Amino acid sequence: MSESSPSARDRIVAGAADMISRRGLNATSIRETAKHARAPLGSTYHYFPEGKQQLVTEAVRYTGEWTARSLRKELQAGPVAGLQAFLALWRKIVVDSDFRAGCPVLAVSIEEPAAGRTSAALAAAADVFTTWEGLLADSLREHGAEPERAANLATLIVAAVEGTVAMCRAKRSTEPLDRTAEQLRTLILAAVED
Amino acid sequence: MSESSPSARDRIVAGAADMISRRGLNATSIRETAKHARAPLGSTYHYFPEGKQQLVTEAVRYTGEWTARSLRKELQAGPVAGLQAFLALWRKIVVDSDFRAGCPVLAVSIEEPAAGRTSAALAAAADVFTTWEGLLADSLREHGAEPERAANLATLIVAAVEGTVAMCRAKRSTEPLDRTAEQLRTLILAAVED
DNA sequence: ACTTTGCTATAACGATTGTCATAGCCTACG
DNA sequence: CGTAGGCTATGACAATCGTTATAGCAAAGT
Repeated sequence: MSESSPSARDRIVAGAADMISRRGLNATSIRETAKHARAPLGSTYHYFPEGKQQLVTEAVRYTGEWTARSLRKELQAGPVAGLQAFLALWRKIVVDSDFRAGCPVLAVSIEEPAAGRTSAALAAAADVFTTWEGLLADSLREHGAEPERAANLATLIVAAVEGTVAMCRAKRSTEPLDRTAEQLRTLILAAVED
Repeated sequence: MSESSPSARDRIVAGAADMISRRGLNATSIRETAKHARAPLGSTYHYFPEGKQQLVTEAVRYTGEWTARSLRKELQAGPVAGLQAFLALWRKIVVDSDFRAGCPVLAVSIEEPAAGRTSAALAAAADVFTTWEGLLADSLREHGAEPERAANLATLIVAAVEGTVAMCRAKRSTEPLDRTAEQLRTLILAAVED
């Protein structure tokens, strides 16, 4: 099983993102992320000297960039195509995991930082959301949507997709995804042909 | 018969819901919920002999019913008024907690049950979402929306609100809530006057 | 050949977790 | 009065957490 493997560091980050998306932030331990990536525990603190906070922050950014890349590519075919790809991406994660995985960015967003300290991971999550919104809003504007409406709709899309993925997990069904997909599609169509 | 103040049992449930909405499911410990409710740890296992699973399930149902009550009442003034109340309810939680609290139902939905066991708490979360969707869909239909469109829109509203609350926490801003509010409002108006 | 550098291995620390057991209080009912 | 039962108090259990320390390895630079 030793293919041209990505570096151990990258395996740890990707594995952490996956585990956070399933069990949440606090239930994801450094020990298990290391084991999951077949890396020793000692290495984890070698690669991430600031500890869990740093690892989580990088996992959030990793997911954000991975998703943004797909979004950017598919949006070239227009905002509706971008939405479909965005939805398909999360649907695949939900279905392939048998309704056990979701979005790690959302998971990090809803767990309060331990002490009064501000969390770097939370700030990274905010950045990811803003990036996704920006990509969608730009595409909507390029296709004729009014600027303010484009921004509002982009926020709605990101929020709705995040919420829908969580609902699919609770219900163990993709029906919520189908329903919001239909609504969001007609919304985009109405916004670009004003 | 201390009926004047809520019973210790109810205090524990309400406190657990609050703590879950801030720190997430796994970071909420039985010991701290007991302390937060000024109840002894021993009592918690007296009231909830099935342990954490039972307490969490009741906390989810408690939040679900509390919210459904408010939703049912405000929907009597129409679906737009119901939406505004729904949004205002969550906005208050987010703002009053200085962006540290959110929805405990969402928090439970995104943390995988420990082992392969199915989680009663997750099933309760699914029920809560379905209840909220049903209330909204009924109101939309009563005001002239097409049945299928009403169901789809109700799902979108619940998902969007849940996602938006999480985004507000990450960004430490209520702007996402304002944006989705505007979009959802016009969506409802379009659906009831077909 | 010697040292530096990047990574691994192993063990330990204090703290906290869910859960359970046991003994005690305190009120209410017979 | 006495006794039963709902609730409290206390402490223990095995496990796991994040983190740190220390010693070791292999290759690369000099």
